[in-house]
Formats: sequence, C-alpha cells, structure tokens
Amino acid sequence: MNFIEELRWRGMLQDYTPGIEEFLNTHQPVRGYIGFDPTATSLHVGNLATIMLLVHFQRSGHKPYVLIGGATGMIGDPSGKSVERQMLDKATIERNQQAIADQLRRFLDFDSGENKAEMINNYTWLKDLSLLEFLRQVGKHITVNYMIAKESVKKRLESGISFTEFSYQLLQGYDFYYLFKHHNVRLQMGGADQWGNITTGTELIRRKLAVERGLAPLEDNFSEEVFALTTPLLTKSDGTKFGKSESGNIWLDPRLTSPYQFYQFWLNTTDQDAPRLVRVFTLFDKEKIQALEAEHAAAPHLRILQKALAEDVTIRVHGREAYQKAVQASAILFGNHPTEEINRIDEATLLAVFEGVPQIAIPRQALQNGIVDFLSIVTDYRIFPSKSEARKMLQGGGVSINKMKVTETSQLNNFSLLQNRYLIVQKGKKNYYLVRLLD
RNA sequence: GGGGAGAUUCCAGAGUGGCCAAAUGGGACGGACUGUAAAUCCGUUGUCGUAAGACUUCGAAGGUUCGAAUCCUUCUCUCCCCA
Repeated sequence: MNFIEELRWRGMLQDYTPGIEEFLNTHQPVRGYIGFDPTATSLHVGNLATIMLLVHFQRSGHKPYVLIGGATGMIGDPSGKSVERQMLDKATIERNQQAIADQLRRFLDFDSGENKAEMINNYTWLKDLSLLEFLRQVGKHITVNYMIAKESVKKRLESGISFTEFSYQLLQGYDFYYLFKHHNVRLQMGGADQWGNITTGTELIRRKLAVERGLAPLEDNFSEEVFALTTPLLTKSDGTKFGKSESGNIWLDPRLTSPYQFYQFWLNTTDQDAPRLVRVFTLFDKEKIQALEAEHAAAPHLRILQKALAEDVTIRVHGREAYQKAVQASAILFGNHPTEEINRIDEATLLAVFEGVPQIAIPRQALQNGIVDFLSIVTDYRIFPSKSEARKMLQGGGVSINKMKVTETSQLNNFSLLQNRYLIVQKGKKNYYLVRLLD
C-alpha cells in the first residue's frame, strides 16, 4: 500500500498539494521531512502523531529527514499561540535539542538501506545566514500581504505579534528551500497547524526557482516539484485537547511522565476515541484493527482496544520491560486485591509499583494521631494542604488506606502495615501516596 | 469628537442597602453505577477551623451609613453606537 493510501484509511490525511501521490509513486525513494522545535525538554504524545507520519513514510520506502529546529526554536512559532512566547535562552535550547534528538532516534531506522533516516539541525545553516543575505534571498520573494494572510499571523494581528515571530514562516520556508537545494528534499509534512508555514516554503521555492531559471512565476510548472502534506490535529470526542491529563502534558520522557502514567493515559482512552487513536498510533494493519474492534464490541468491558493501543504505544516509546512493569503496577493498583494480597507483595516489587508515586516518611509514633491530622499536618500537608480539605474529602468518601475506605472516625492503628512499615494512602481513585514509617 | 453600556467568586452570568461567601449553568474535585470508559445520579467547590465561628472577596482608591457587591466621588480598563 502506498504512503497516501496508508494515511488515508488511517484518517491521518488532512491536506496535501496536488500531484503528490503520483510523484511518490513514480519516484522512489522520495525525501521528505518534518521539523521539531526544541521548545521543551521532551516531546509529547501530540508530537508522536507527526512522528508516525515519518514512520509510515519510511515504511513505504521513502527517505525521512528529521529536522531539529535549533534555529527556529530560538524564534518561536506563532502557530496556534494567542500570545507571544517567552524566548528560550541558548543553553536551554541546546539541552532541549539534545533530548528530543535522542527521543526521535528511537522511532526510525537511521542505519540501513538507501532510505535510512537522516537527522539534521537547521541551526547549522541558519546560524551563518546574515540578516542582509536573508532579506535579499528570502524576504524579497514573499510579500507581507501573503504572510499576514496566514491564519497563524492573522489571529495575532489584533493582540500583537513581534517581528521575530512574524518572521518565523520565512525561516521555516527557507529551511524547505535549503533542504530542497542541498538534499533534494521534496516534501514537507506536519500537523494541520503547520499548513501555512509549509506552503510558505513551497511558495518560496517556486518563486526562487523562477528567478533562478529566468522565468516569470506564472509560467512555472514547479508546483510539480515540491509538496506539502499535513495530518489532522487530534481531538478528543469531548472536545478537550488531546494529549493532556489532569496533571498536564503526556511526555515521552519517562522522568516527566512515568511509563506507568503513560500506559494509563492510553488505557483510559474512551471507546469513542480508541478506534481513531489505534489507527494513528499503532502500526496494526486494517484487518488486525477490524478484528480488535469486533472483539471489543463483543466484550466492551474487557477494553481490548485500549489495551492493545496502550501496549503497542508504551512498548514503542518505553520498551517492553517498562510496559510489563506498568501493567503489573496497574493490576495491583486497580485490581480487586484484598489487603492481605497486597501485603504479600515483596518490598522490592512494592517500591517498583509505587515508583513515581509521592513517598512520605513519618515517625512510627505519629500513627497515634487522628486520621485528619495524619492526612494533613503529620504528612507535612503533602496529601492534603489543610485539615479542612482532608476532612471534606473524608466526608465525601474519597480517601482509602491500603485500599480500604476510611472515615473521620477510623483508627490508624487498625491498619496492618505492609512489610511492617508502609501504608498506601489513596486520594480519589487515581492519586496514591506511599507513607513509610521511620523507627 | 459625541452618546451609551459595562467591570462580580476558575469561566459564563444573576444580584441594585441588611435574608450575600453571593442564585443558576459550566468546569474542577469526590462519591454511586460501570469496564480504571461514556452517559446518568448525588455531594463538595473563598481561606482556616471538630464546631460555633473568625478572616479575606464582588475593577482600584476614597466617602455616606449602625450596616455596602449594591448609594456617592475620583481613577483605571473593556465594549457598543453615532460622527
């Protein structure tokens, strides 16, 4: 199956410039790229969708280029942003680009075949481009009228946009031109929000080529030479943003989002969203997905689709071992385990399960305190910030210790300690704290 | 330049002298149900406090009053209409 067809049935095709399908079919391998700006120390699941574009691109025989936006990250993309961004300092950007480059290397084959992936950083060519050169080589070809017609800029004309961010599309456009010239890159891909930036690139290439070939722009037939393609921005059926949990972004970095939380994120996908997400984030083929959906429909409570999705994505991002631990932790935290059974877990496993969960150490004699004090002042206000809040939650039935509901009148002494020194405190359904007693 | 409307608790939006920590809806959080889903239902939602209550809120600063989100003055900002 060719690249475009693959994206189409997966619902990953938003927009593309004409002629692309034929070009991809008749040229093999075609070189295509996606840019990632180092604006954070890690990529998140939103980026994963565009990474999958590159994965499919490579699997269908083409040659993916991963562009690290070392230079563009210094400028700030106004797309989808309602206010000017904070500029990042160079040290931060350097750290970030190192981190996201390491992450990106895991998803593509950079080692073998004529279509092995390449990684490049636009800082290497943009750093030496002088202002004058830029204005003459790039700025001259694109009108301000054209630039402010772009959605990303138009939205900001009222509230304000700096010249720096306004220029962003030109830099990105120049990247495309540069890659076309020096690496014969023909296609730029990205999320739907990047359409404007990408087409600035195709437009710039068209105009520059016209000049280089001594033609008037309208006589050209260069539109057949470079292409743009975007994938829809993912949304959730309830209208909220995809890729966020109550605790914020879902990151690929295990230090920011533990593999357990990552696994849970996918596992908690609603029935409504799961079919779309399986198509985007796994490489399962059509038959396999249809089979999974049928299985799921037959026994929805088993959440076949969610489990398959969570397994596939967690393994791709964090590896099999981390996935297995996440499953094990989930089984313990959400399974119907009576206290005795939890008590049988050995200490090493217990600590592994609660990795990434806040751990609070208190003196053993502090157990003499009442439950409200225990949940607030004794645990240094880390479980509840005040006695009132602890009490409110207790009254609402939202607190468990060792998986047993507690009330204001519960006696701490009645709880058997796990491994003779741990208590599992649960606030609501999904917030855990491991309290360790010090002798 | 002229005329008008407004600024309320996370958001939207009632309230026009005491019954206002402030209706209602949304969101958030918790519970029940369930499948760690969705929908539904119930509870909580300024802070602290076992409670009684205390303290801080209704754009900002002053003032009137026993008492102000509500009345007066000034200021700041937002929106609309006409020119």
